[in-house]
Amino acid sequence: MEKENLKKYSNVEECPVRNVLDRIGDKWSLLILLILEEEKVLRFNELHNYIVSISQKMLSVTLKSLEADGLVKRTIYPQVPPKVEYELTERGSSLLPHIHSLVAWSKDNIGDIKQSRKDYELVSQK
Amino acid sequence: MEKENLKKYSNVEECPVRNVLDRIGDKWSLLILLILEEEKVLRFNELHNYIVSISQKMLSVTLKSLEADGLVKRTIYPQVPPKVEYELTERGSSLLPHIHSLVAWSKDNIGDIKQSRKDYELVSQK
DNA sequence: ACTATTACTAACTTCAAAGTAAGTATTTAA
DNA sequence: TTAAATACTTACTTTGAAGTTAGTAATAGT
Repeated sequence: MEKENLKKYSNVEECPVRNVLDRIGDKWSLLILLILEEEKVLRFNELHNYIVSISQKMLSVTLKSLEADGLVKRTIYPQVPPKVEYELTERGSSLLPHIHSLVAWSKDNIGDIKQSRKDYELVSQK
Repeated sequence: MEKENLKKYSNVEECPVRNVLDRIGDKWSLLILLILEEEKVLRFNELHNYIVSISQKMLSVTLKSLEADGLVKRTIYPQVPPKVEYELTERGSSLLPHIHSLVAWSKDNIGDIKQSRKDYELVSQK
């Protein structure tokens, strides 16, 4: 990578990584992807039962943006009361190994990182 | 992964991935890590020249939290005017392959994702 | 005496993500 | 006729990340 390439990353809107991180870096997307990977197909309220601390609004908003990005597929059944099912798309599934790689690194390093944070606090004596 | 494990992920503070994503998911950390990987050692103003759009405050804040997490090492030379050098730590370097894996996926898929977003906008006729 | 240099910090403002609370549509069942 | 169920939406408020602007310390050079 030369300076030219790095310069490109400075342009936030154009950056592919920024686009993807803005998605999975939000509060709920990653969790929803991991749950759907495990459970294959879930309805709105089933997802809500998995993530009790999310509001209906945030679940709805997050699912919509995952759907918009083609990471999650939404199937609606014309019934009353309504039935809507969510599952990963192929694109969503193809992203997950990369996430698991990050998950593994995080688990391996979170202990040391938390210790570093403590040490840093002491050194910068707040 | 069983339900028990997924439940754990619902607890945001405890989640190792959340801890790491909160760091690299911010606006500037990832970019700084990538630049330091390439350039090895840089001073404050040299980094600023790479990322012209960052403010001094955000560069300072971001470097501090990367340092606190032990991903970046800060070396200060007692000179006037001051000289401070930043470089990756081993921990920082060990994170980068996982980031590159995400970068690669993002580059491969950003085209399709942007198309999906357009299609989705049309279907949801705003 | 004044200016330049470097690596910041402090105080304040802005803005978008996230949260809260209430409401909606539709049909079946009691 | 009223309640229950599902999958939401709407309107409003809160919060925290990020941005803006100005200032600081210390010394060397003119």
